[in-house]
Amino acid sequence: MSAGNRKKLEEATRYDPTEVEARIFAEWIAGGYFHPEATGTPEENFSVAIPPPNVTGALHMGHALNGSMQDALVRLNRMRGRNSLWILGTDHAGIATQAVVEKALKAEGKTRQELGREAFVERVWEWKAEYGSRIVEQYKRLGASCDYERERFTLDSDYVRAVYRVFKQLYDKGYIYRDNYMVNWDPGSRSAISDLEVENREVEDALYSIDYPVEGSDRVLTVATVRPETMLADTAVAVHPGDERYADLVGQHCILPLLGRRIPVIADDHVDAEFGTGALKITPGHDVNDFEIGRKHGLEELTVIGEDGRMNEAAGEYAGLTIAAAQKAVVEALRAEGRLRAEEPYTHSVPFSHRSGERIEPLISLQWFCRMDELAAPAIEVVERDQVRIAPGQWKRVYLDWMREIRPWCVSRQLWWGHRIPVWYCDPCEETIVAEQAPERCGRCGGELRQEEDVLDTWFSSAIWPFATLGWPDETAELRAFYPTSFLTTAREILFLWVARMIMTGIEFAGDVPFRDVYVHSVIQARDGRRMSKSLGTGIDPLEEIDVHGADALRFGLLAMSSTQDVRFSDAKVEQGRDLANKLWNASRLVLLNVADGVEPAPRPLHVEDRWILSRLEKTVGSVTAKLETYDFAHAVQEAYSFFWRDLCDWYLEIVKPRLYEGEEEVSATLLYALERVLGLLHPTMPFVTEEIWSFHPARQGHLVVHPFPVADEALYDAAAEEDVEGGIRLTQRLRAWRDLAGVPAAAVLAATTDGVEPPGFVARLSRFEFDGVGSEPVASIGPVRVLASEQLDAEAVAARLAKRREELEAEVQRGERKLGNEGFVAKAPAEVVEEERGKLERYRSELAELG
RNA sequence: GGGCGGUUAGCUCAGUUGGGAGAGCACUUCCCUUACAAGGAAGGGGUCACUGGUUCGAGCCCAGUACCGCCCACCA
Repeated sequence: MSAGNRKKLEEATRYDPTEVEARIFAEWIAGGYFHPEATGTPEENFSVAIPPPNVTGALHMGHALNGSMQDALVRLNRMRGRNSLWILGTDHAGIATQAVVEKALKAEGKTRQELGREAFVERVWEWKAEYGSRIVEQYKRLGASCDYERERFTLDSDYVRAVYRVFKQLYDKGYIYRDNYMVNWDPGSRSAISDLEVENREVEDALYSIDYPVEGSDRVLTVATVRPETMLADTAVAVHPGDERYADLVGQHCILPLLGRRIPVIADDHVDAEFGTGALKITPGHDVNDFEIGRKHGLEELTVIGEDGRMNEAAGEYAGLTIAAAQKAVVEALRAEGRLRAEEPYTHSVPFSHRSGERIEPLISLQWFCRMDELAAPAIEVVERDQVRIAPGQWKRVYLDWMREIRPWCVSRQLWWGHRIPVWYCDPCEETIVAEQAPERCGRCGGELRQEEDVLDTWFSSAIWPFATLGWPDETAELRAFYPTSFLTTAREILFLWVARMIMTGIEFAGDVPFRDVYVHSVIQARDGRRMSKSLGTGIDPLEEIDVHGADALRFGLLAMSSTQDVRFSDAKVEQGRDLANKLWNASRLVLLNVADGVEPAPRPLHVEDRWILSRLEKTVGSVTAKLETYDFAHAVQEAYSFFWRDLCDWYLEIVKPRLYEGEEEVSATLLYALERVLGLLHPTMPFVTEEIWSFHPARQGHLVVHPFPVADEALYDAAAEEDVEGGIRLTQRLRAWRDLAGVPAAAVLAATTDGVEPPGFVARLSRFEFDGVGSEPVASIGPVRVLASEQLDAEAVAARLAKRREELEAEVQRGERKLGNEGFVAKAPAEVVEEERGKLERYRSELAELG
């Protein structure tokens, strides 16, 4: 080791991530390790497509967890020598980004309408150029080994080409169509949104009962509604076909209060005769169910609420009012007419826009839709057949259940920022042209063309992410080398929005599933168990955690706390990671500063403890690797932690210190070997600290990031050594505990003998005993050790200690006797279990006998 | 309304095929022993939500109950 390195190691008694991380990351980038060549086959290679974060986004805990998992597997496979590509990019995030820029405009006192479409979109691009790389920089802070040279954006020109190709092909197949249909209208973003972007919330409303007089009779039909203002668009009253109370009224007409319009009484199964009066007002223009019923019965579809969320012309005297004001006015008018029978509080769930947070207004609107049945069928099949494996298992069922009931997807959005739908209209001859590139003129009449104003749902473009990022529709080297990707980690909230759609488009357009494995990870909640959310103020900033504790600490912590169920964010786990990084650093200092010069790392066991640590090391390598491969990250990192801290540091290093200080070559070689393997094993999860320590390792040739990942060497497994050393450890612990309870001063060395069975050599030193038998009468037995009386022993304390031990043993003997006295147990339990129980009882009895 | 998951130490969570309840943090006592005080040693602490059942034996399997959380859903 160079003098400079030696000095650095000697002086730094703590690991300081702040200085290390930026420097190491720059070395990785400079080495080009994250930018694989597009050679080989997908089977030989390893690839992962990052769930593209929003360009407007900042790294949140979900990204950090997701990224830690993906990076662990990408790094593991890269170290195994596989061509490993982690595709990086960002999503244009239509509504979110448009909202951010509109807000900025508002601060300048402008609106997008004033700017006009072209200037506005230009403005969004400027915004993107300035702020859009923020989240990519934040992924670097995490240590994510993405290919930063292949960064993609869903509005890149090549990507747009892929989106248009997909749209056109789906249109040509007849899957994509335009229709007047009921959509979820979001008055906040002034756009339609898909079913998946709607969230239902419990809301307390008033339920109004309104009398609709029956034409030519003095009877009334009383209907219940939470939206009295929509009665202006009522076109029928429905009752259940089997409802005898109203059977004679079906086919007759009601007179709509306030307006005096004649509306028919119809019968439909959808009506629940048990609810309220069993009569339902039908408003096809403003209610999803009523819309369906209306279409079934051929009812007129009236619209009284506009896209601006206000009453429109058709609302007559109510035109221009907000919905709330109109509701109030309608209720007052009904009351005045004596038609309002009741008003009672009513709690029910109401759709809200996931994006703008505003209450959804169901409206009939001319939109583009994509039929899903044909696309879904093969996507169901591949999951049923485990050609795409979804883990944990319950999510496979959730996926299948949803896919089997999939409904048409509204893909158009009334926004400016996004993929403008590649459809052109010719107004004179009413021709509609769908094309991948803008046509010059109308092919039929040669007239001027006008492009569709709407853009596509953001998820339409992310649905093709795994292959569009690799260059599709061109046949690129990247596609050949890296598609299908190897696996996908995701939060369950985008299982339908994104994962399902990628599977459908992958099969349809790229000829194969987009990934073989989907791992649905848990959700990290806020410390108090609430959802982590910006709006609730419950978010925890991963970058702050990195600033304070280091990226490795956060990564370890997140992996350690993740499991199959949702968990609360645990500061303690991040601190555990921080402590582990520090412990790695310090244990490495001990080894690197004290090993004999010129020794090559190699297993060179001399004593039983060497065989023990090598056996434990190799088994840990095998077990941790298996856990990483099966996405059991939490147990993987905790097992590595436990081996390193407990076995290697607490015991092995303490046992071999004297040999190390003497400059023994064998132990030096063994320690360098163990260190090299531990660094490799932990690198996928804690890349920075392991790379930094590796830079001081005498065997270093190149960076750890491409160092071969350790493979468990079964030849070093040694059950006998494990048993011997673990026996010695237990004995040491018992001796120490005895000393503690007997009040022996910590520094005192006690005299003792052993009863023939010599414990491993380290026991005496680590427990501060001398087993040379010099002393007087034995005063206590601890396993094979007879403690001899000496002036350092307080007779009373020893007696008290012995009494306590006797009590413990008597309880154990009783327990054993009770169990073995149970005839059922002896007769039916497996023989080995019974044998084990007998052995234990035997040992307790003999120890008790020794105590007298 | 349907489905899924949870209830284990003070806190956050593990617990493989049913055979003496674990980790990290926190707590108590001792130790600044030249890798690390972000450390070391030794401890205390649990009717595994509740009620039944199966079994020689249940945190684990079965049935039910109570709370908590999530997802899906077109009953006004």
